[in-house]
Amino acid sequence: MKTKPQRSHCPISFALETFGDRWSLLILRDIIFRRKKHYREFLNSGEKVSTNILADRLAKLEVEGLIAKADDPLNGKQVVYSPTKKALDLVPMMLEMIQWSVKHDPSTDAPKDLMRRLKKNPNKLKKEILFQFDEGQV
Amino acid sequence: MKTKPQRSHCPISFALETFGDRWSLLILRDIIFRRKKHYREFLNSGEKVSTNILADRLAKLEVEGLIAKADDPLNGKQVVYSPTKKALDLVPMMLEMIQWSVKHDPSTDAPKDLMRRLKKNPNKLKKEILFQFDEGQV
DNA sequence: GCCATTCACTTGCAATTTGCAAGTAATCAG
DNA sequence: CTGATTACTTGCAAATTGCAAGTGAATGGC
Repeated sequence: MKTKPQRSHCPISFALETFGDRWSLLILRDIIFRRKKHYREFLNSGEKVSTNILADRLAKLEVEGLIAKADDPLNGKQVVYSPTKKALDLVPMMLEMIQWSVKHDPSTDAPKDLMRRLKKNPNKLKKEILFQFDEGQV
Repeated sequence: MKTKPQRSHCPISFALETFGDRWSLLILRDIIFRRKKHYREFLNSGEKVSTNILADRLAKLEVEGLIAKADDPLNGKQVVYSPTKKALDLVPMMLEMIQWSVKHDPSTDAPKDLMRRLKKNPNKLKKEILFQFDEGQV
């Protein structure tokens, strides 16, 4: 996989180059917020990625150090994807993004419970999300 | 311009559909953080958008209600672009994005002063940014 | 051991989107 | 009136995407 030259060293641009396409952040959402681990699960998420694009994005996210890939020791044909610390560091940004969308999308289906916890105590929510991944961290 | 059907009502997906391409957020960065107003200024920003893409993205951002377009009353050949409230509501997300990039991009060139102010008092910084646009708000 | 199924991908190709270069219309300054 | 500037548009080649079908390894049932 060829790595493109950076367009600039602006932090917004850096972020866009790392995960600023139509699919990468959805995969990270699946991994972080929906606790998905397997290729098949990503394929079946609501937005219907096509399989070649999914394979490509997973490879890129791995190269960027956002996800780690491992063979499932219990099941030789399953591959397990997990978020790295670098990916988990995106949680605050993703929560702000969610808040923005909830405010501006009249037909949002953001989970009510998540929004309630986010409103009540954002730091606690962030810690709870991170806590789920505390073992085997890359 | 044809509006695409929403892929899902997930808030992350909604955000990506609104500004999740390689250029929209850079235009908003120019407008909000660099106080740019004119087509020519956007063209000249560090990442070198091509002119047809820029025209397309400005049109889309206007349709999405993120920017407003106005003829400059003082200069008939200039068009002035300004952020709407909906765009300014992205400031918290963009600041989190900046923090993430600064943490993970060793060659970041994020303005030191901005980072200092962000670290010291994020709410104050947000207010100061919004204050600059307080007049003529759409 | 054999066959069907499941899983994680690849491959081929058409359609859409992008990027570059050149062109156009309106305004303005002298 | 002329030449420069601004905000775009147009044409086309190249890259990216999306869809459908295929591959190969591992597993489960018999």
